[in-house]
Amino acid sequence: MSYDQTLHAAFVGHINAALDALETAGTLPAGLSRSAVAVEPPRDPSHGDLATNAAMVLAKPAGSNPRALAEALVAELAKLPLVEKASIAGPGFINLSLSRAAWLAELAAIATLGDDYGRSALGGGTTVNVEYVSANPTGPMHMGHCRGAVVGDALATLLEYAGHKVIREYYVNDAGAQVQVLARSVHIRYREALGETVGEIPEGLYPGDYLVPVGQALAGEFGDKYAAAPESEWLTLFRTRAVAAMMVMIREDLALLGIRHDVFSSEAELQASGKPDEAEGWLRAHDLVYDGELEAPKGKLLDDWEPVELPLFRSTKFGDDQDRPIKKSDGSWTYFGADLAYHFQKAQNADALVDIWGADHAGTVKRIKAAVAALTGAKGKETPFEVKLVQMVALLRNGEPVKMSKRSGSFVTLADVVQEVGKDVVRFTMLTRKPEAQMDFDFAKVVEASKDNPVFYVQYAHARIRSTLRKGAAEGFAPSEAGLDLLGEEELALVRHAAQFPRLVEAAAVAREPHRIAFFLGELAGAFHAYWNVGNDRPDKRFIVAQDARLTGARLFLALQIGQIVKNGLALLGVEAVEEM
RNA sequence: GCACCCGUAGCUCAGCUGGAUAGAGCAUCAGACUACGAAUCUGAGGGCCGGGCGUUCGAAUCGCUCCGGGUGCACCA
Repeated sequence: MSYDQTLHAAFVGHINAALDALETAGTLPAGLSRSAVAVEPPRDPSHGDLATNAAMVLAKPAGSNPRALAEALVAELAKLPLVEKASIAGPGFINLSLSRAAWLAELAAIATLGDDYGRSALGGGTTVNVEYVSANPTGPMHMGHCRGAVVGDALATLLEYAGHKVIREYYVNDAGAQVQVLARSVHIRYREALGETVGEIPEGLYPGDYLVPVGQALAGEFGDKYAAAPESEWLTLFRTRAVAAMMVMIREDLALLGIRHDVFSSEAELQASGKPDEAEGWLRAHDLVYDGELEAPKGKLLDDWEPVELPLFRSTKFGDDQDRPIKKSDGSWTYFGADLAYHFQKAQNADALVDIWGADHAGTVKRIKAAVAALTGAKGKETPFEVKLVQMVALLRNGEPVKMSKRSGSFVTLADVVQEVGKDVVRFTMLTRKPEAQMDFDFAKVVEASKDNPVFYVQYAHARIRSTLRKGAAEGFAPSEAGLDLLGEEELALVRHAAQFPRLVEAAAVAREPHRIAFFLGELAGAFHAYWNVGNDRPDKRFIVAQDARLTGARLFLALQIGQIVKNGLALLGVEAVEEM
């Protein structure tokens, strides 16, 4: 059995085959697009196990009416051995009730596929480049970077699981003004390391003492060679060394979250390689870059505003509000000018691009999308490109905002938070909200051991399952398929729930929304705990029924597979499935 | 002024590329609780899905418009 033959996938195939049969019979015109045909479980379980809107969607283009089409389709589908009942409901829904055997077979399929149950071939091996984090290399990671890091990483894993090749990429902004400031800040620490009294770090430079060791290393290597030298002699060197040191630190911080990128792309190298110049040349040749006057900023008055002529990219041609400069008046590249070339470079090695950005960069989405459309569209096929905006996280402690001061450099670092609450808690919590919604992160609440805390609740479900299996083993019971026929309606409901996982993976991957996995796990855990609680009052509903080895084996088998799904889902989120709490 | 995001139960949020009677947790109310892991459980009430118009067999979902909140608007990244 291969992973694309789960129950749901099989029925998508069955319904397509039924439609083919109708085409052959002449009931349905050939060649209609089936992209709108959905196969999904009905919201109301009393309607059956699966429903399809095929008749409603195809009736119009077929020039038929939904009812007639549905009847023909039902006649086909009723022939399937696993279909117990096929009926027409409402405006033309087709509801299918599947036999017990279908769900028991699916339960067995989970066991067979194990970690691969849910894996999909949907992506068809196409390559998606996911760029995330890309924090400025000017200091350690702080909580402002955390959500994008987790969302990007979980998305990358999800896309892999859904059949894509994934490139996890980090763009190192090592060419702009920020890293020059970094270099100057390091120079002060360098002089300090040489014994000079530097006093307070001047306003506008980075005061954090994480730069102290960088200064010390430079002092050790170069002595006082650059202590009194003019900036032009040391700036590039110090910048390079400082950025390298910062990147080591950032990688360590990311590793704490279990994040590792495949590719780190340097903006400085990109510029040195002439890529932005190439892009500019091409764009000029196609009249997409011209020398023009920058519009005055709207909505706020600037005293020192002066009209200036700059090379502008015609982003308005692609839906932006105004044309954007690709170079500054001193001739150097703007961030956008380089970024545009960078995205073109990424597009050459991938079939689709995804960027994860902080919401504070929302204003620049249009221009970069315009640039990708311009640069990749000219070759006939525009590279699909999405920017996912991640909203800021408010840090709280028992409901009180955690104070942070940027000026003093006292921000809450990612490392501190991971150390306090743990990697799994940070990762899961960041995925319990859709990314574009703001969220609170309360140190007290995220570690709470209660039902209100989804992190705990999901892990507890897994731990409880493992614990039950251990207990069963201690009493001489092992999971077994032998007695699966003994499972009742409540147990099958659990199987139906868990069996949604493959479908959910695909939907989440297509939507690029890993948080859906987290919500699914919360619901599955809830269903499991609810089933468990039935056993509190009714010993015959417990997993371990000492006097009935066959039933116990079957129940433990069920538990084992539910645990497998929880584990698979957690793996997508990068969260460990624990054996005990 | 413009752009983007958000607006769903008292609160925090889901709602699966438009589907059948809009869901969950918390809070509230009424009950249960000597335990395979009670790190609780069962049930109830609670909604013009911000308003309006439109597209559609069908709208919380798509389009237009208004209202309300957030964010961003030179060569900064």
